[in-house]
Amino acid sequence: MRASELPLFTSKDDPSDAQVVSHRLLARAGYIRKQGSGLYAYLPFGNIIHRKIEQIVREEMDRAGGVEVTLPVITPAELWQESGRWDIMGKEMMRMEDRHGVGYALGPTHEEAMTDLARSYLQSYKQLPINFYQIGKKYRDEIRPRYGLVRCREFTMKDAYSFHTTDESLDETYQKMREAYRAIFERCGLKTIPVEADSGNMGGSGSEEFMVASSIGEETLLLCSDEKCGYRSNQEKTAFIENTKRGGSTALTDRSLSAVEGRIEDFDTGAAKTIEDVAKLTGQNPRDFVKAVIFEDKEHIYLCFIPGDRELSEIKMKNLAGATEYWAASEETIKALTGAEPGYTGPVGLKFSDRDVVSLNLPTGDGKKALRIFYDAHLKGREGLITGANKTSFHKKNVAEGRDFKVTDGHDLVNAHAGDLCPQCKKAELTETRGIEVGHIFKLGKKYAEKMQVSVLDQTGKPLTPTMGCYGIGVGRTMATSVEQNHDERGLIWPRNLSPFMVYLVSLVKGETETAFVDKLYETLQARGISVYLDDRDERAGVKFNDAELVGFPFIVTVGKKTLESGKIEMKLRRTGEKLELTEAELMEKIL
RNA sequence: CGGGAUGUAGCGCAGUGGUAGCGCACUUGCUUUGGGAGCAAGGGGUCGUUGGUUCAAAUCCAAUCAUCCCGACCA
Repeated sequence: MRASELPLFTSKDDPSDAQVVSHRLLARAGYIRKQGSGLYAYLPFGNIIHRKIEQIVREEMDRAGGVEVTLPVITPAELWQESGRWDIMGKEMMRMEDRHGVGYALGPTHEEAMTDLARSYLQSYKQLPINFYQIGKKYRDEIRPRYGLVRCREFTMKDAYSFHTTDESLDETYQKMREAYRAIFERCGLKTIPVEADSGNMGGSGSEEFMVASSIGEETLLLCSDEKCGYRSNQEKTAFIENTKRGGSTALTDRSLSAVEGRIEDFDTGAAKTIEDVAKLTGQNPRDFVKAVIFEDKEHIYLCFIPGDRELSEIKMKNLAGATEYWAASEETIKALTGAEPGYTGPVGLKFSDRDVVSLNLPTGDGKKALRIFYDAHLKGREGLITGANKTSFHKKNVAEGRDFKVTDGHDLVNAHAGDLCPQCKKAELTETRGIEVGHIFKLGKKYAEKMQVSVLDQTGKPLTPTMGCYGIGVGRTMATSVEQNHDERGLIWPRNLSPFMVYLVSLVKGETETAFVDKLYETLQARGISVYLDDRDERAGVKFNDAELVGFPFIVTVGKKTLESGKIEMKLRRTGEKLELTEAELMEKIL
């Protein structure tokens, strides 16, 4: 292509709202343009890259036995109601009605739609396993679109859904998808870290995310420092094992409760509510506190007690409680629950027990919410604790678990961090890094197949509910993360497999014979299967060189008066900046 | 939805009450031509929207919309 046919959309200034390098460079180099919050137009070069990523995904999915289909973006509410997600998906799902008042959603994901397709088609175990996939637009009304293509409200996703008669068969496809994903990201020139993940509201068991390490990553990953162990997981999922070498343990390991010293007593802490403040007051370690974290939803109050030096994992809490839309408890709720101002909640002397109904003075509804109390298992056996006294301005000290309150079924409720023990080898410490999720594979199980009544006949003629897997890749996000990993101060640096063109041909010549030389080189390169972008604009050399570096194709070839005289063609490697003077034959060889 | 900020020409920005400006980009001409050229002449804005205060509003006030940043969602 020539610049006269396929124009550049480069700009000298960064858009004022671009925060991250991928957004800044993609916008400045004319690959994308924002049209609204989380909504992006793909300009010609951006469109080519998007298509190339799609093609790589398609090839690897086909190789792994996937079957491509295309589902409507607009999904009937009926299907969501059938699975029970019409309510669960909440505000994130863009909803609409047609002229008859029938409800629809712009598909944020397609489990329901694909399961519906599958049930109409699947009759027999002989048709299984099958792995349907599509590459199409998804819509999510994100709370906060961010970071350009990393977090959009409209984005292209490859989503695949597999159906199986047995867990073994699901596992086989799951492993195939794992391999396909590795191949896809490798071809895209991305270094990914596969990690164990939480399966969110998709339901199901096994789940792995493909992460790209990046400082703008919105995920925290925990990696075992022992490479032989190789444990890697998303913090949402990482089981917390305290490293006793680091924190002094007060756990009752060798002693019985009768040996616990010190009487429990209230003491006045005045305005000091936070653990930090009270710790300063008493000189005790935050670890010796019990932290209370309180959430509520429409029907419940969730009261969680955790070690004072840790933060609650909302994901773990959510999974445990089964809450979908919840929020931090209001001051009124906390007062009704504890009889005290917020900041003084503790497990001892609480008026309510787990599953009690708490009466609240609410403007709507009957004002009653069921209380759920959860304890973090790490509180088990601790003594000498400081807790809220459920009395404004007072805390309790010398609190002992087992004597003053009891952790019945304890749960893992807190986030693991760097320095904690690896849950797999239980020896090495964990390290932390930030990551962007570019792909995710799940074992979904039978949740959707059951709710939507998918059934095939097995060998004996009995109905069987298939088990499912689902596998997603964000196409635009893959593009953005590739830029995050491949750029310099001058602009983009595309890996060969993604670059819109292999060669940026800078023509600095005028005159018929000279132009003919450039045209011939342009033709020759293309005849050898090398894609070339010929900058034939009437611009000065500096403008062309700068644009060539900004748009970031792997090879920048320059033809000017000097090179014509010497018979040597100048080539610059975009990634290294290395400059070469080559004959035409050497040039071809170098590029191919 | 809570907290903070911004909205003025295609892009980046200045403009604290007296009828709107700079740089880049764009158009035309001349010169220049291997790292974002120079000179000259041009075109382009109901200052996000609505209402208010005022003799007078981009500027002050109110509402509203949009965008961005910090916290809760996910590819």
